[in-house]
Amino acid sequence: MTTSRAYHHGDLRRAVLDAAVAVVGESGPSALSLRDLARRAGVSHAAPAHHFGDKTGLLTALATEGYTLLADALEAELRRSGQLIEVGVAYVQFAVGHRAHFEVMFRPELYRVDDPEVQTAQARAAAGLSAGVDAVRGRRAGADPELAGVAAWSIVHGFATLWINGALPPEIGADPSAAARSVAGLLFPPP
Amino acid sequence: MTTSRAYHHGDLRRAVLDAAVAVVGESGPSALSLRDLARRAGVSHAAPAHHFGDKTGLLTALATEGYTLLADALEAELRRSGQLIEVGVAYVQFAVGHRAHFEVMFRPELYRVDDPEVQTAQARAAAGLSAGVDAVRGRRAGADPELAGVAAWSIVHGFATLWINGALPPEIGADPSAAARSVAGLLFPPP
DNA sequence: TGTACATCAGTGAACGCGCGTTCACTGATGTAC
DNA sequence: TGTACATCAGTGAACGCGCGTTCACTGATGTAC
Repeated sequence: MTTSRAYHHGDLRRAVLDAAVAVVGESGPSALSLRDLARRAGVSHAAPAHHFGDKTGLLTALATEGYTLLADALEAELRRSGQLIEVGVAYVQFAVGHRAHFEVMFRPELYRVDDPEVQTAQARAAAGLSAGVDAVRGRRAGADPELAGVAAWSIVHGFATLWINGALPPEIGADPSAAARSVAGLLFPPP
Repeated sequence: MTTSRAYHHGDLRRAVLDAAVAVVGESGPSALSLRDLARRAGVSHAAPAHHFGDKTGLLTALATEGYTLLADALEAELRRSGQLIEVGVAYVQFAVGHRAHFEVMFRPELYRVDDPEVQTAQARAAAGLSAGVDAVRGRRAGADPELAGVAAWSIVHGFATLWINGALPPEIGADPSAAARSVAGLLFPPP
């Protein structure tokens, strides 16, 4: 962290996004204000508009970044293990490790869902997930793969959401990845 | 709908809660404002404070009502069918039919989680859910019932959330109950 | 190597707005006698 | 049945605040020659 007050920030766009992640993580998206983010970035209150246009633009950028990070994580795990359960665990890890992104991503009223960049990133993440489901195809004879995909997505998404909200009972333990692996294992029992 | 402008509203508390449900359902909890709700209820802007104290009080009341309605629904289904899957379907039906309540309930930063009324209602709903899990105990030999409960909760919660956000693929169909029954059936296959 | 100029990033003052909350008040209702 | 009074619900004016957005500007950077 440099305190030199150069006229040009260097990477204000990044700094504002980081500040937004911090605020959303602490107090939820309702607490977001461009002026506050500018303050946190040590910059005049009108500066963020330069990079994002308006508040919705900032949230759209945050959602895009979130879907991109998620797609990266799912694709990496798919290459690594090729196991649906591990891809599901990666989904939960992403959600827990990037709760601010995750929260915004699934609140479409906050951003421009028709933004082409966000749609591209969304499609990549969806493809990663269904590739994981394809990897398990046939393991449950007769199960519609489409349905299996929705079930897999539902269980990891629900688990992640409940975990983040602190709604799960303490018996589940402190390690979200291990707990998610056990839970997902009930849906798709390992061979 | 009566247009008689009596000085006393009759049931302003109810009217404000209903207005809040409408606003949250349309635009999410960030869009809530006491003044707007007062306007919708046709009452002066300071009137709601009489019933809820402040904005957080209103949201706490909404969450309490939500957990109570959910507990009622789960208990009723448990009495009716005694089937875990059907209790899960009732959970999804509640979420889809009361999306405003559902959304607030699982956003604890919005209300007073330590409010005794909300905690009582929460406990009732949790009890309904785990009674449903008990009903299926033993069906998966060796499965920890605690873990099975979390898995059941995760899959219906995730499904409901994704459904509400319109994130699921169109192939899933238009009937959330039927789709939820199929999905939950993959986790706990019917006998 | 030096100079002119275009482009870009950030400033700071100003605007109008809706909000939550407070407060003394007034109208309506219900209850005790 | 009637009257006095306490309680309750809603009013409306006022406050101070933080917000998003606009706009003419200025300082910094990079590029062409």
